Amino acid sequence: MTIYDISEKAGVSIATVSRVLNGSSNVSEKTKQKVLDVINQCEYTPNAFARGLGLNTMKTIGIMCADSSDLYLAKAIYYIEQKLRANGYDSILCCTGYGLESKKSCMNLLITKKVDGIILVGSNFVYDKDTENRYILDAAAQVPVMLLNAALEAPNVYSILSDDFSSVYEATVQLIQSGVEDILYFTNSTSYSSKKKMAGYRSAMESQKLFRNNSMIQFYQGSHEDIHAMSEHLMKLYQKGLQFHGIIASDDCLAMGAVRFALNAGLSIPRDLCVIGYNNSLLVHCCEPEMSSIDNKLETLCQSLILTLMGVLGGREMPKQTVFSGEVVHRGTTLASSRDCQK
Amino acid sequence: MTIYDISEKAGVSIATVSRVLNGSSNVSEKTKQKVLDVINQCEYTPNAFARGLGLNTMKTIGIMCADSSDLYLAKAIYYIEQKLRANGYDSILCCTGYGLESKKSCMNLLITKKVDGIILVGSNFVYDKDTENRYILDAAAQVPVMLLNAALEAPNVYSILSDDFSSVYEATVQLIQSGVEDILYFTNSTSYSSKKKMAGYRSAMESQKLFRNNSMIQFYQGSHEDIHAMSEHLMKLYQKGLQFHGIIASDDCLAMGAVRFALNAGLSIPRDLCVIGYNNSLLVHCCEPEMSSIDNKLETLCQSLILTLMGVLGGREMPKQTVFSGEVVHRGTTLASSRDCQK
DNA sequence: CTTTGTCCATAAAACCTTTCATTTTACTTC
DNA sequence: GAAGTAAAATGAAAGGTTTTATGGACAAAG
Repeated sequence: MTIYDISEKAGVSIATVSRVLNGSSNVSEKTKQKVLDVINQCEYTPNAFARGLGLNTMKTIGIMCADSSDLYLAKAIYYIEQKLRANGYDSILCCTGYGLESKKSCMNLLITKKVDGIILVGSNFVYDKDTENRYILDAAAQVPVMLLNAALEAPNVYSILSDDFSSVYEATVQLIQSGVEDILYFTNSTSYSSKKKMAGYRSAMESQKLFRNNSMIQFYQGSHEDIHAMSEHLMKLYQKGLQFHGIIASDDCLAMGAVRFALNAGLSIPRDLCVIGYNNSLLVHCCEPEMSSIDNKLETLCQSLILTLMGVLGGREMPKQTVFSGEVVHRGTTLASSRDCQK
Repeated sequence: MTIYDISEKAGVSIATVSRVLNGSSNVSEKTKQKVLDVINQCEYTPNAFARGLGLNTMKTIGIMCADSSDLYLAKAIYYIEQKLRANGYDSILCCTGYGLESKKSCMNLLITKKVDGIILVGSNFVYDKDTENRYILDAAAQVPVMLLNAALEAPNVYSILSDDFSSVYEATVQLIQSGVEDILYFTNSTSYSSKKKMAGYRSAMESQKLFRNNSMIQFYQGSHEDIHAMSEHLMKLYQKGLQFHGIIASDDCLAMGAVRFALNAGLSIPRDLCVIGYNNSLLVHCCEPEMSSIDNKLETLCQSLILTLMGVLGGREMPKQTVFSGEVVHRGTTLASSRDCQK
């Protein structure tokens, strides 16, 4: 069943049918109805491939993320997919893993598939060296590239991110003000946003002359979900005699590792140890006491990202970088002043 | 840059170029090399839309799931996407939500986009009434439909699932054998697999003459992630005087609600209350003691699903239904006999 | 030297839609 | 009634690939 069949049955030309299906300008109401009737009756749907060929688009956006099963990334993907579809686009998902080569190949795949834009979900797509970001620029030469939680200045690349530096800075200062001075930063990543977070921590500590040495920044290198290993990492430090009464983690899961460490070490939270996570995810409700965490307004970010993308695709001028501020949400794992106490 | 340009530059016909790019049968080695050289040199990539039009496929699979941010579904999507791409397919993701209408419209969208197959991730796509499953049959008339964690007997529909009935039956029996007799079943869903799980629980309880009445099966109706509300649900029962010393939940998150309830009620786990979750997700490591849970071998299921789908697409005869058995993993929230103790 | 068969390259058709330039129709106005 | 204009409808080309039927070249065999 092609547009020819329809045009024949309706007694009009294919051009008319096409115009009924699309812009429908310059077609009389009578003809339009007749054509629509035939289309409904025959249950005709235009061939998407031919349509793509004619229009040079299939209204598809490529979504890349390292690991769609990650709690935070999964939520981002959910928001993005929903909002894309609400705008008439749908999305090809590519889970790239964390290696550069695999990212490149996914990128090429999406370009080859002729997507209208590419969204990089998560900060681990932007590297330090310009040469390693080459693949993003190459892609951006073809289609707009959107970065969520990362920033890169380049033509046709748009960055939407939360102000991780300030959020962590603020969280650190609040922790200090609550009386905790030896605060560890606990991370497992050197991604763009991780570095910003870390800088926020360090800056806050240094501003209060509390940053002693680099051992206060702890890198965990194991599996992303292995809470035991995270806990063990901290336990080793503790047993070596490193002093700390606060931990700011780059991620709720790591913070959960810290909570577990406290349990294993017999430390009471928040009396002996305060913990602040990041992302304000489901996990914050899963421990006792409940976890303080930084909320970076993921849905707002995604909303803004889609808005920007739609603007760009519509040919409008759009801001190259959009930054939102986050919020420190205090719960049971910190000694929050009463005014900050939130559920 | 089209296939014409390449053919001209290489001094061959377009058909030859096409054959080099695809089957490459009946092309002399010399010609092949020459064509490949030109292609590389010009950085030519075939136009995907034209290719789709010619071949009537773009090697794309539609993935539908209610909520890709759900811990379990997100993992499933991750596995599926990875394995699809390893097989040369990529995937369009649609998050449908839990309503029937939205599922239908996503389904139509995918069909219109001419995907080669559709994967329904999660058991909530199959309904009780045949009329409500109509949309699946309609889709299956066009492309193969794969069900993960659900079953439906219909032409061109393939079901891959774990034996939820037996897993829960076994878990229940084990709990009973450990000395816990008043066991609640806690669920938030009436999906296909939820019903199977519930039936497993009920059958086990009845076989031991321990099923007293329907209040032992508790439906939680709130948000999927609201652990507090889940806990509250149980608290109300407890305060009403309902007796229970074990809870089997249809989901780790609900089980987490049960753990929190125990905390709030001052009950000690596992002494006063035993809890078994489902999915063996990240959450099991997030509470103290760690949560016993049922592992339904998600990766195995996904692997098998892709294998089956690839078989079907390759025109081979494939089993309409594939069932794997799950495993009860005992941790701290149950009084496991020592032999069952696992990490 | 001719014939037969194999291997490979070629031209043309098929896939289906969009869109531009053009023609036809309908309507208004003098 | 003719001319001019705006709206509606049409025809044909373009978009780029795959594939089939056809034809040509070359090698081996008679």
